[in-house]
Amino acid sequence: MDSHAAHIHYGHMHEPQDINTDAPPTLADVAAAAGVSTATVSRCLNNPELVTEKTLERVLAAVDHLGYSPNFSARALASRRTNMIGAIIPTMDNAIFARGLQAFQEELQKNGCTLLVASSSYKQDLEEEQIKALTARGADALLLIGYHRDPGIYAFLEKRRIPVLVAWAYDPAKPYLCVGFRNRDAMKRLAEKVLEAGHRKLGCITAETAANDRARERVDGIRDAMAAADLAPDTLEIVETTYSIESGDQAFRQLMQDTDTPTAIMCGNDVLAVGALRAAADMGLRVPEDVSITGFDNIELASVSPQPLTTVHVPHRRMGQYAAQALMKVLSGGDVPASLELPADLCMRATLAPPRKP
Amino acid sequence: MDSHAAHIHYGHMHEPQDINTDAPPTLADVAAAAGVSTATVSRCLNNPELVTEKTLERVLAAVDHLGYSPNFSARALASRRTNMIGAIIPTMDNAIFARGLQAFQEELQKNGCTLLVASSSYKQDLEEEQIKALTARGADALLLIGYHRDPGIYAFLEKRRIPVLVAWAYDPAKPYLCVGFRNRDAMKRLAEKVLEAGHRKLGCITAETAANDRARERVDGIRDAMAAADLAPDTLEIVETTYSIESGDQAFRQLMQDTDTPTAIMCGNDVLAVGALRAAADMGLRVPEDVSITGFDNIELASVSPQPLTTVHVPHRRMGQYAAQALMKVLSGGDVPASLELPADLCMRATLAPPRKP
DNA sequence: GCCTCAAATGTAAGCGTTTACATTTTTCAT
DNA sequence: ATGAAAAATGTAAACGCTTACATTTGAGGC
Repeated sequence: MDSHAAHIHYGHMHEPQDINTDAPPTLADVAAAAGVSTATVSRCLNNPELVTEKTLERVLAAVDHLGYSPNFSARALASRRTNMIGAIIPTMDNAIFARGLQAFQEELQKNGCTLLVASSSYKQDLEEEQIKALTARGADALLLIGYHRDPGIYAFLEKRRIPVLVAWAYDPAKPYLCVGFRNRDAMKRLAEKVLEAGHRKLGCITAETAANDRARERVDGIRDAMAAADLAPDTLEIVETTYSIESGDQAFRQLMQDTDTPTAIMCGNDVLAVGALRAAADMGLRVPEDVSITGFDNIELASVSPQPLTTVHVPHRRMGQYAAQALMKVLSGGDVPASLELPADLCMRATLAPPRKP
Repeated sequence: MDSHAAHIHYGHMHEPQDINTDAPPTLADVAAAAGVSTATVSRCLNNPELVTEKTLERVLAAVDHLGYSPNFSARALASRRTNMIGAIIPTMDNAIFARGLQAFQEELQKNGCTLLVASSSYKQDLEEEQIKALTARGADALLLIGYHRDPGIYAFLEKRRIPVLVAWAYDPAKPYLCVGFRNRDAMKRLAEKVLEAGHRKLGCITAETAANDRARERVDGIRDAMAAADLAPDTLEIVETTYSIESGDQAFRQLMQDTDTPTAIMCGNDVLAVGALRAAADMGLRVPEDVSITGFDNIELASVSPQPLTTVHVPHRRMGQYAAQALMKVLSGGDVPASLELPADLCMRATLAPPRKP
């Protein structure tokens, strides 16, 4: 059975010196070794159905023997496709994006695509820069977080025909493919629970809202619930701060230093909430007896903090996974995938209770 | 002063139809617009010092006018350099790698390089696959975690002349560029503290050691300290498990179910330790009065868990940053950077105390 | 066997850069 | 002014692949 393998002659017999050269083998080397043209080798690799079983076998043997692996730059140049997908996230330091990105990457991998990563540090101008940088690098498509960005940048992407998917937000009114949930609605539902518990004076610790529509929407969700309960909007005391436990701690102290302090503090994310929890403990305030605190995201932190945090569960991994699937579908040119709304369910745990009677 | 700008004629006057074509402009377009050769344009972009101020200005104006941005695939093909650096980490789900990667990426960005990410899920064969995949993609250099891998893969990388940097470990005896700390020594120091506190029966919860030299080294560190204190090696009860809070929880219960249970449980990382902490609370065991628990990594989790965790601080961000700097230096062809040992200091907090007297 | 048509393969022109090398222009000592 | 050397620019050949188109091969109906 091996006999006809011996008929394959690898390399040119008249050019013995190019055996074992240190440059990696090229398509042409494989073609020569298999005794076919480069076009056929290319076909074997990319469209095997266009090729006889016999040649396929022979070519694959040569590929194997030579240890050939295609040069992606050349492939990209010729096919005008890089098979690289870019993701621009605020920061990987934030567990929610790290988790989502991990799922995104796993899914891309299954489809032979590679993940190109850049981060914007929650800065709008930096994000624009990164979008330009990754498209310049040839990213075939882009994963972006939230809707908020300059219309010019959307125009730029459209003109370049770069498919884009917005994640961590869902708004069917917007003309972009997206996967996520309704931040505003989710926070409104949580705020309703807070109001139902009897709280009338609320505080809010939020990430900076300037370039962050998710944060903004969550604050608006609280306002919606308050309005529905006929509470004056200015009853809501808001502190805007950066993303860290320490910031949450500081912000909590700031909210609690005045007279007539809020009886419930709603935080824009779990990290801030855990900071608030820490500050409360440090100030000798019991949660939820003396003050209620809520979070958002349901990261691991939320389940092991001193009191299990009442928060909103966000399906980070599913978002990352669907994002990859949708983008792959767009690139394959098939039918356009639909935007997907995922549920963001309340996690009622231990840090919300009725306010102390005065 | 503007007058001579008017002398620049953009585009060929005899080819009016190629204005506003949808394909992005190429080097040749810029060259034509500026009235120079493509070589000159290329020089303006890559080696401006080789070009007259006047032409530079003219070319840059054309670049600007046309909105030209170089095609990276073509550039990579011609220059045999992709300016992409690959990182293969176990998982971004793990905060320590997410943090390190974030710093790594920030530093790369400063140097005009892009980050290519893949994850191995702590599986050796998957890691090999990813190494091959990223090199095939043309990664100019690679960031790898820990030393443990098949010698064949090191040979492969050497043959391909792909610079590699090992992070999260430091072993001057190994022939690879690295940045990290001595896992074994750090854990040994922590174990010494545990023994000094009077513990004689230790337990250990570790991540799977098969393909994870960091985990293995940490366990060995405990053994070292025990040996130095003349304790029989089999006094150490070890449970090996996967990386998650829940696993830490389970493992703790397992260790504590026998008679003659350990008085101190040393965990291979903070996540497992937090799980142990949770299990202890659930079982009605007070920490550290009834049992001591230690972690490793000093992630945020460790400072906000019910009891502040005694652990080892690992400088994740500095590792990521130095890794990028070192790799950039290697690629620039200058002097070879040195491996860097970073300190891993003990964080003595609230979960370690002397054992209860029996 | 012959012809037609489809399947398989080959040929060669790109893809958009970089970079030796060749050529032209400038500088400057004479 | 002149010539040599240096600086600036141009020419054109890679880089390694894909793919439209041309050519060859083979199958099947007659």
